[in-house]
Amino acid sequence: MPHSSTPLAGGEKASRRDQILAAAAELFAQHGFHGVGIDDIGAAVGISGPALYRHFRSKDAMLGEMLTSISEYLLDGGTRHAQEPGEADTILAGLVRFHVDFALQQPALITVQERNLANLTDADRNRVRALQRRYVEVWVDALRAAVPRLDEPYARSAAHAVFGLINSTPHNRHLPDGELAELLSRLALGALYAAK
Amino acid sequence: MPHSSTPLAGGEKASRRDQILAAAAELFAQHGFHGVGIDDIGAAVGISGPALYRHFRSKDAMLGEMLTSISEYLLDGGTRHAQEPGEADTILAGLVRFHVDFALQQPALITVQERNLANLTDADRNRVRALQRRYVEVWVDALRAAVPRLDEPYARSAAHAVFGLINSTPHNRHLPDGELAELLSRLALGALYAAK
DNA sequence: GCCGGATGTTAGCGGCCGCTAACCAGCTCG
DNA sequence: CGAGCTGGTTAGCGGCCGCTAACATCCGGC
Repeated sequence: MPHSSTPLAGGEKASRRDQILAAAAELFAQHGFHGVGIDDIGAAVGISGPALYRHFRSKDAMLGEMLTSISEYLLDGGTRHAQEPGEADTILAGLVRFHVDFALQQPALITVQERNLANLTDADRNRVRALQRRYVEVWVDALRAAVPRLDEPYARSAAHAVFGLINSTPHNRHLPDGELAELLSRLALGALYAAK
Repeated sequence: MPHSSTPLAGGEKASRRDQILAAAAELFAQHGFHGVGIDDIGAAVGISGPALYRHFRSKDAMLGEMLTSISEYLLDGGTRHAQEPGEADTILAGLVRFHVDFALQQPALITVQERNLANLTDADRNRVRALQRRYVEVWVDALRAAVPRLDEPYARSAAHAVFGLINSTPHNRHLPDGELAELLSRLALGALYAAK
């Protein structure tokens, strides 16, 4: 397996740590970080409360690891797509599709990343922010390559807006996944090419 | 003044209630509902803790009133725009602009509405959800009028996605407000017309 | 000029919450 | 076989949090 597969893939062979992170993500997404107790997370994986401390140093550390690994996964995948040979338009479309697929496969993670940045430790938040900034830069570069004469601040704002569009997925599961992915990609590209 | 102006307008003559709601909105947006204490909200308006219970029955009631009034404001304004005479395209553009303006003027409220639905009382959540559904319907109708042969489920998904795009505003204040409003409107319409 | 409502204060209760302590069962391996 | 690591248990501590109680101050109207 060349690259880390989808983080926290709930698949067959998930380690206990990953199992816990997946359950915690679901709960954080639903109730917010402070709305979830240690005991809730434990119960969700069939153990109870303090047993979690065999795997994580603190509740903060769970959130930190969760958001860091998401950000790394996105930056990784984004960078990979950006470096592929091909036309600017194709690369941009690939980037869009990559983000859309992630959002569809991991709605809980996307939600947590969007809503719970503020609940991170200062150190963790700085780390995550730095990764996110770099991911945005990947998009900004790809977008400016595809849409000539688009100022950087406009490109940055457009990228953020399109993240918002794609990340709205969790509130929007009324279509079969395949069609939704198709639609979101089209909407995202439609927005981006309307940027100027 | 025929219609309720922007809810919680922090303006000159805000009642104590509205002052409190505005402060609470800011705090809820930053830290999440459960991350904010009664004392924090009091402190933000210069009184301390339990004094809030002279104005609200509970912390839950603050969130309830906040989200209800946002949803009513949006449904109200949306309905008004949808009923104006004119071409379908013009109406859709007006709807977009209305939502963009609200998001730019009330970033905290938009954030709270997006993130803290789950923290409402069951009764309040039902009320708010009902209002939101009606607001979505307004958009779906306007969109289908402007984009012929767009299936309803697609229109609904597209509307949700564009809300995500516009509501991303709070994380995206790197451009002067006027230009950002312009850009967001263009992106939103670009997305919508790419829906099919 | 005093009565009562509106709006604040501080003290404190009950309950939850993150986390530690102390203990225990099972597996691995020298 | 038994030592020790791994991963689990329950009990409980300290602190915060929503909310109530009891009391104070201001202020407008009979």
